[in-house]
Amino acid sequence: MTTTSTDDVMLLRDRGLRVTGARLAVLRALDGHQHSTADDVVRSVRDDLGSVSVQAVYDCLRALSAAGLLRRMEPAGHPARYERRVGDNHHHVVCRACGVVADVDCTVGAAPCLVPNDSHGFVVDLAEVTFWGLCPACAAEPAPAAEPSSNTP
Amino acid sequence: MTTTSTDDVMLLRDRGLRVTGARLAVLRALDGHQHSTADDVVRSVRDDLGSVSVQAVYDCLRALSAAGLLRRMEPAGHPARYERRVGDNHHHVVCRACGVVADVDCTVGAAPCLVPNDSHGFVVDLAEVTFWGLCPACAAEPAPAAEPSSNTP
DNA sequence: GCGTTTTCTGGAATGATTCCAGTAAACAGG
DNA sequence: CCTGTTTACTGGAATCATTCCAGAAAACGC
Repeated sequence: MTTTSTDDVMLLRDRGLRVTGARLAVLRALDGHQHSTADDVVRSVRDDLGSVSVQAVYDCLRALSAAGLLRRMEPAGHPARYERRVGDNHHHVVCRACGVVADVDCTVGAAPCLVPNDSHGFVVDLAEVTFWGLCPACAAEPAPAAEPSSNTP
Repeated sequence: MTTTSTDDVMLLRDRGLRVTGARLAVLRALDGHQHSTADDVVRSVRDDLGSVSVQAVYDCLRALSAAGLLRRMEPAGHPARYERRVGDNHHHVVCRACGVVADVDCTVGAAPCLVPNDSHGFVVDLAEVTFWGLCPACAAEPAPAAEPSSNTP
């Protein structure tokens, strides 16, 4: 089992959340792997604690996201992904081919698009920017079947 | 049945797509209702043609989106929505409470965030901006019915 | 410790979307 | 106009991420 960060315990207490093994393990899992899916987290936590129910993980992810300790992002057509980097204005690049996600710091200063011109009377509280494209690996390979042909055309 | 636009027929031909009743009806359905879900479209097309299979509609939506005649957007936690407004750089506001979607023209000129600072070697081809908040109706009402009024610690 | 409250377990359910095999319709060519 | 090939549509079943449910187990306040 991985080292338990005392900070995480305090972080949970601060938000009025109970400190449970599952929650600490979920936080630990996301320390290691950025942008993990719920399924990834389930596997990590099982490696860590031995066993957890899928629902416990979903519960944790929901509670931690609601408390602002995690950020949840859901690229169209892909399962949701979770990350510990919260509270800053950063965005994401998603690979159309393999679904991999990476962080992107905002181009235009702090929160450029947060005040849209015409928001139709909506009370806007968040601007979410997602870039779509191909990750370096997928951009290099012609076929997605992962065939390392060592030719440079 | 609604008026068949000759333009739609030409639009389909231009992209090398077969002209079918279902496809025309889907295009017509989206003329009337912006940001419709697949389910909305099924209902519209059934009102229009009498009957369609759900899969026919999904097929049409996919073919038309792939051909660039429709744009598909998928707000996290909500079913996908389709619109005919394509080819321009416009974004969306989504209501957290009722899921309603509205168009937003880009604040910063044409395509502000399309060239992120550090894209980790990704070949980016699209920047998608989604604003989250409350629509005028939901912002006015305190609690619709049984909604998560969440925080009272 | 003890009781109350919240969380975890396991199983079943949901909702959007896709897969599949067969039938029907669309277009090209004669 | 008729025919063949290609592509789309039908209906039903399947999939996948996520949620709902009821009971058992753990967490925290006293």
